[in-house]
Amino acid sequence: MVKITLPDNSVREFEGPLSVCDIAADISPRLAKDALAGRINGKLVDVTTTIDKDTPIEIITFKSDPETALDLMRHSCAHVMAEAICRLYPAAKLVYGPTVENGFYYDIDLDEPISSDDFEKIEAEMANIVKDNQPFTRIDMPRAEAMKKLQAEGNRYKTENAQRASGDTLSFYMTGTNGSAFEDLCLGPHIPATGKIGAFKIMSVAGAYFHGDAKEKMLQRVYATAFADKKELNQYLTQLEEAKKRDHRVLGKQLELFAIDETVGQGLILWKPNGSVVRQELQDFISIELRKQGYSQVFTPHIGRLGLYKTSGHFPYYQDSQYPPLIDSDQMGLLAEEGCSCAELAGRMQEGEIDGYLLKPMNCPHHIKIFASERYSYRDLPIRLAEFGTVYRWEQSGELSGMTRVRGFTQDDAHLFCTEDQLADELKGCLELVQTVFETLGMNDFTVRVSLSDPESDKYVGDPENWKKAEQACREGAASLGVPFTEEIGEAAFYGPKIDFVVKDVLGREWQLGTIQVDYNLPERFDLTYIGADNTPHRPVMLHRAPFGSMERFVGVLIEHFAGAFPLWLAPEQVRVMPISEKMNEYGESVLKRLQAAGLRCTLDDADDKISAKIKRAHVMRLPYMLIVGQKEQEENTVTVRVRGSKEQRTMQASEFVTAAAAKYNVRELNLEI
RNA sequence: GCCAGCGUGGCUCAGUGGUAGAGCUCCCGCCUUGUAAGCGGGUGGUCGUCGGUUCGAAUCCGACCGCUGGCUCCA
Repeated sequence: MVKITLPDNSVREFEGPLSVCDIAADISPRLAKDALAGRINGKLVDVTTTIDKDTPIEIITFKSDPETALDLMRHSCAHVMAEAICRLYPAAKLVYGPTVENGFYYDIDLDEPISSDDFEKIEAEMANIVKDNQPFTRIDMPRAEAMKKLQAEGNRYKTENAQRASGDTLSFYMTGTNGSAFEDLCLGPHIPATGKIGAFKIMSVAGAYFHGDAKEKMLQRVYATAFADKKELNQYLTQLEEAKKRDHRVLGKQLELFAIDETVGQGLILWKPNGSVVRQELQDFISIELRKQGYSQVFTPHIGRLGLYKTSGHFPYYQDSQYPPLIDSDQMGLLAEEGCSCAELAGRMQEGEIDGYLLKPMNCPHHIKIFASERYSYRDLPIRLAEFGTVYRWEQSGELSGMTRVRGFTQDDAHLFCTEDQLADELKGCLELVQTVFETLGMNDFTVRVSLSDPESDKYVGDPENWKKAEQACREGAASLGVPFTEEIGEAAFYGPKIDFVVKDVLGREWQLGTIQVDYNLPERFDLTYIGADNTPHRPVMLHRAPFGSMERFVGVLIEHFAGAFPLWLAPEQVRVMPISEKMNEYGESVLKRLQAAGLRCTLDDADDKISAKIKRAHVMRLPYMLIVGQKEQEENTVTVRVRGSKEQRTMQASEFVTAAAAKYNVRELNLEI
């Protein structure tokens, strides 16, 4: 019998065995979970239990309430995995084993490396534990007693975990019965017994620092997942396989979009002709929007003198994430004669004794200097300077990933210089631009993050009052979007807070794309002014914004978003003309010429192949339109159109198709109906 | 950068110490084609690099380079 006292002091009794659903019939599933965990609304509730020793208190079947129960089952499975690993590797010290999206992991301190070859035997041991159907039992212990016990066991990680936990009581969960029992410090709750665990699979093992601190010891993190049954597990695994096929690195090769060559360098993207079409179309699209919003296009060099970055604050403080400075060859020769060491050189550059150039890690200083090159009145503001600016950053090798994390990338950057009064309107304009981008591309699945400074950290520069104003502007801007947003402490840029737009890739990893940043700092550092109505100099406020973020990352994410099947306006090749036989090549050529004249990107597949082979090839390349031309079409001056994603086709006048396709190209539509 | 795994023709991969393989691509020829790969032939690889062990290394060991998954980081 489980007796639960609810916050309103009413008492509910339940006969075991019962499930979340049983409880949820009376109260909510969430409440049921919390009740079983001994907590409701943060307050302890009275969970009285057990008619006899064999009836565990927490009886939940995962099938009743999929979301909550699956999570519970996975967490219980984490305990089972931990137990299995401890049996197989007695030296293993358990650290922490939470559930995550799609599964769970357990961090383990063990010198002997666990490899994927070991998964099978761990799974076999887990299967034994599941088969034994061992009950989970909660043991509540007064804090002092629990700490004593943990210290005696000598696992520093568990002791530290316990120290972090709040409350007078600490709970342990025991799997199995005394004698063969496995025990772990845990908040709970758990499923009643291991037998309720469905299908599970160990997915991978990776290194992870204790407490996420790079100075701490690296632990082994074993990732696994569990589902109600084998069928659901297999479904998930299949889904994962499918997702991998949409990976932009896979499609990048298949669709000939981009390449990375180690002799060129890690994290440096070579845009192939097909990828370049996508990029160019996106740039054109943004450029048109910028003209509408009153931006001015500028161009600036890829390097700048060290002094520029000393003023901005990037040198020497962000040296680790930049390529080392360039030095001119005359100076290099002199230094060589002097026998100057690298360490000396670095020091002398910092001191300003030796000049050098930095590959620009961002475009702001250059744009600031364009603003500073003229004397502006308040009447001239806002000034909006836009550039597709290529920047270089020295990302750690292990962080590089396809197009989404690279060392050289082009931001669709702009800097807006305005008065404080204009800030809210300018911010709104930037937000609208980002929304236009997402809407045009049908990307509805993004999250908004307001990135704030961390008062504890010293990496943020500038006046706290200005930070307050800037952060408030970001909050209000984000709120005006009408979509939920989160506030993240410590995610701000060193010069100001941001509104970031974040999307997930096919493997569930989050990437920041668009960003809008409010900056009171750099105008200060560069002593920027405009002349106010009172005929005295005033400090402008700066906005940094990039609706795509970077062309590389954005296109990488976009490839996955469309699974390579770009809408017509972005498709590298839009139409392919496919004659049935060699005899129709001439007619095909004439159709091709008309498509080309209409400005469409098209080719003729005049290979000596059957039409089915030509269709297969075009299909693999995700061609929006295939135009099949044979005897019949030639005679009637028509084309048979096969639209991507459909096996149906329709025959129409060639001129009709050309006009319709060209019109569609111009409006940047997502659908291919014609 | 850290932990683990991986690295074989342009691509996808097989090959566990004994003469480097397959399919696709590509080239040549045949077929002249009506809706997701027609047939035959051919080119192409000092098995990431360097070193070691061995009579003998794609295969075992080490270092380095690169990639993948995580961690850390991301102005």
